[in-house]
Amino acid sequence: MSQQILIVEDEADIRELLRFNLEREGFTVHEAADGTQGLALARQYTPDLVILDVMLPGVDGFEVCRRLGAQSETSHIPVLMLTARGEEVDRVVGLSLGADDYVVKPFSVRELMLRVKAVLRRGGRTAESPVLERHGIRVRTEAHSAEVGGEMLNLTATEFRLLEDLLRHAGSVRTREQLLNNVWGYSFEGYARTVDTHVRRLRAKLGDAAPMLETVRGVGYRIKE
Amino acid sequence: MSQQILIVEDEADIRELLRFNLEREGFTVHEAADGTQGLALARQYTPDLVILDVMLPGVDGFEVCRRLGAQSETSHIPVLMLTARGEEVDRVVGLSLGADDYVVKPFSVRELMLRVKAVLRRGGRTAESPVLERHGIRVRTEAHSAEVGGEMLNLTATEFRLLEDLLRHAGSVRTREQLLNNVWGYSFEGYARTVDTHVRRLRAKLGDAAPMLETVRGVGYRIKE
DNA sequence: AGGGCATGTTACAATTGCGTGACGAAAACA
DNA sequence: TGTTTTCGTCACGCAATTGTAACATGCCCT
Repeated sequence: MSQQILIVEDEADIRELLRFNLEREGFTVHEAADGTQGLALARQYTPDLVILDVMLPGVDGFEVCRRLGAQSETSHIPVLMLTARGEEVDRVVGLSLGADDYVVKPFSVRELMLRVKAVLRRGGRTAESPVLERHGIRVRTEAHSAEVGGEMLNLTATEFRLLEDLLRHAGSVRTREQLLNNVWGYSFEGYARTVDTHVRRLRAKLGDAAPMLETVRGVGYRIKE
Repeated sequence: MSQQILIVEDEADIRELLRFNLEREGFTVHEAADGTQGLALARQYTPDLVILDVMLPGVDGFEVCRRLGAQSETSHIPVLMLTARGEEVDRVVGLSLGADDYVVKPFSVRELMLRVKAVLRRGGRTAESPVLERHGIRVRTEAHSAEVGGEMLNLTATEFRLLEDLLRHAGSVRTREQLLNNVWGYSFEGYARTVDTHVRRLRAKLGDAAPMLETVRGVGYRIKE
């Protein structure tokens, strides 16, 4: 039995794009054009993953996300959010409501496919709470919260995603380019040193744990192994 | 050897734009103005990536894409599709025929470059091992860290790349020419003995393992087999 | 043994890369 | 609407890195 994926997205061409690629990878695909229909299909098929656009007519993405979580207390359905740039708030709320990952539009098809597989691999139906921790820096992706040694950090959306990416690749150097792609998205047309500034702001908030975020001169940044 | 990219695009100014930017990034570029010519050049050069416009006179983009896939069953050539807005159908069909990503025209040059690199990184035919080791010298390319007998080395970016190259070709002699090309890049116009200086600096940091980095008089350097 | 090259060694100046603080614009919020 | 927060960019200064030159040493051949 192949794995089932539900797409909730109002733009037909994006639905098509996703369907073709997911089916090519061997998934069974269901489509919904709005939130209400999405919830209905989710109930009907209990898919292994829901790809969910934030901007939806009627019941919007994060409302769908919330109700998905409520409707099946026992079995958590992984959610991959699609969000346009500048929808930081939606994204944040979405993640705190149980989304497992998100991709910024316009996305690369390859990238999306990789994330789909990653989410399915790490969670599936028996998703453990994705908590990233290293050196007392703890990030709870679902709760969208970060703490250092028990002390809560007040991070902005960008800072959070930056920390999340670095922590997820702890021990490996992340180049500015990689960070720009993953944190800012492909369509970001900006200066690479923007990363530096955010690293600096992040360090300031990390307090004692700041030295764990190393600079690798001429390459990028990393969280110590 | 630099990576080769084939552009199949009928508009000359777009070809020029792409060529200029790709060559600046160190790629070797081939151009075709229509599908037939594109297929011919693909056969001739077996490029690492094809950038393919959907709208082409004669044999159109997705036909080219299909034939590309058919012609080389063994080695899949990554395809990046260029599609104008409103060509949604073409996009979908193209992707289902084996394209690896797409960019919507009018595209941002920066974004295109990022996607080119992303596609090449993933589908690269050079599946390089992430960990290189010889004689207790261990290099983790992803982490960008090097150690000798468990002891971390504090290498500069250039030293790291040098060690990586030597280690990757352990047992073979690397000429200064080769090292300059691989470590410094093709655009480096400098003195060959710059290599010597860096070898010395590297040796100093290698400590006990320094003798493993041999000089081959009149030829170059190598890591002992 | 000695000459001629190739490489090792050292020092230095120019360049590059990064941290830092400040600023204006845009977005979020009330 | 006005206020606050966040974001991206910039300019400056310091320090690490880098390429080169000049000199020293070692190797190979006759």
